[in-house]
Amino acid sequence: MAYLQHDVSGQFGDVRGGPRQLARAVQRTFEGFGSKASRFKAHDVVYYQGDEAKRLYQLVSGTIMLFKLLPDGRRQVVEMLRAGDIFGLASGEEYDCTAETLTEASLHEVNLKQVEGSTEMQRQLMKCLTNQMSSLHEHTVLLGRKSAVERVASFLMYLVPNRGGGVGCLGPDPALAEDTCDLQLHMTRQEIADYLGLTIETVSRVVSDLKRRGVIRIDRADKIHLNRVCSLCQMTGIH
Amino acid sequence: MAYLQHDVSGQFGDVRGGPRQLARAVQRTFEGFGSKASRFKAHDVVYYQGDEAKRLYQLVSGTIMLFKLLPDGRRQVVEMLRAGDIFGLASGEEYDCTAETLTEASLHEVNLKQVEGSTEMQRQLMKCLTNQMSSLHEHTVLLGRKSAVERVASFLMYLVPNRGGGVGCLGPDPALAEDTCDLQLHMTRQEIADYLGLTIETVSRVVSDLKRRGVIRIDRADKIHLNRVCSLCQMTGIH
DNA sequence: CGCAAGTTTGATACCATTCAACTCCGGTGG
DNA sequence: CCACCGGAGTTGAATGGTATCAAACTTGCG
Repeated sequence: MAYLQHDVSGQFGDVRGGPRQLARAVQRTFEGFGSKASRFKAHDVVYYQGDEAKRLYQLVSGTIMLFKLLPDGRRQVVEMLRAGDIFGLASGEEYDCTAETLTEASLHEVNLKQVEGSTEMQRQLMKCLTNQMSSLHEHTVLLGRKSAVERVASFLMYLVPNRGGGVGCLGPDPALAEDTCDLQLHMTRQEIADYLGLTIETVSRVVSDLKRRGVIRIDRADKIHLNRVCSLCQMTGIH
Repeated sequence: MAYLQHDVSGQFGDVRGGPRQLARAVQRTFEGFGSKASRFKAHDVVYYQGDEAKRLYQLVSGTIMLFKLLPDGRRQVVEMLRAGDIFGLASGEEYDCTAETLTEASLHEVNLKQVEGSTEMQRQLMKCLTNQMSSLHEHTVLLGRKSAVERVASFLMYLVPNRGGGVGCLGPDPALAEDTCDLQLHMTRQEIADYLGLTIETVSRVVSDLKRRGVIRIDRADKIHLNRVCSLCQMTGIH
């Protein structure tokens, strides 16, 4: 792992809000407070499930996934993180998930001790955790109760800026809202499948079906154009 | 809702550790700090999904479930809470889940303002949230990747004191560990199904099958005796 | 006793998985 | 330049696990 001193504060501007249920400003929680900046390439592991949990991280830019493995190799991606999100909290001595980058990513990292000493950090950290908890709840519903089509539709809507596929959906009013959107997934079909609790084939089939129905257009495997955002939103199970 | 002044501090003794991955002491986080005690009957709603989120709660004794509903009636129980757990945090203005008691329950409740003013409270709150987050991760794996049998087995193990069906499992050594256990579920088959992402019939079938195989004995629908804890543990998918 | 709610069991249907073959694409080297 | 290769993705056919629908059973209680 390379720890580069690198000024990343300006990159918060990249975030265009959104994928959480409610748009929220990205918190610079860990900036200052003696945090250390670090940078990772795509597909790097920040830490492994089982590693000693001694650091806390905040994602500054890029995307990271947290996943867990079962002994027989089954994998479940439990969280998809983006700018502002916190990770690395552990209830025991060890991390309960592996953290792996999907894209280039820059982080702020702090010692657990530092957090315990700072009221301000704790205050902001709580806000981040609350948001992530809410996302986890939403994802729990997806995994427990949604069909394959609903899962993929929810996933795509989750990537639409200022939508979140959920409560804040603007509804089918083409006059007010842009009804098309370009998405860059940064994920393989396998990663999507492991996130949605499906197999790679099922994800592929659903995506092909959405294409056949004219809801989306596939430019490259990981570049998808949404022709009709509202139609897609109707398929999430939330309406 | 009835807010009774009631001293419940002694009831922490009821908790025999356990259902989290790692045994942990129950935190009296909200005791003092100007918190108000309240008490609920079984099957009471503490708040509804969509209610204005103005209070934070800590469960002192009893069991509470948090669930979300899809518009067509599908329900997913997203968290099962027990003594020490915190609930009521919301990323927006409204609660994202409904909180309903499974048993009689006593709570401590505080205003959000009070929490923001207390460093000590925030510190302890973070510890609680970390534990709950870890449980959510575990449950995500269950919903995304486990079979019906594995889900039910995991659920039952989750109720075994000092086990948690997980990392802390003592392994198949009948000499060291008690290999039987009596469980009181406090949940209907429907609630279990909605927690495990299954149907009521599937839960019933799996339970009947475990009985047929001699792994469990059913005393009443919600009173289950585990004949062979280790065998059950082997069925969770964790081994 | 007889109802009502919860649970169990059976028959069948269907959705997602599994296994296998094929396509597509980018990179490499003859 | 193009043949070849490997990895990722797509598609097809068959299977199987869980859902669905329906009926019978159990339990508690007025």
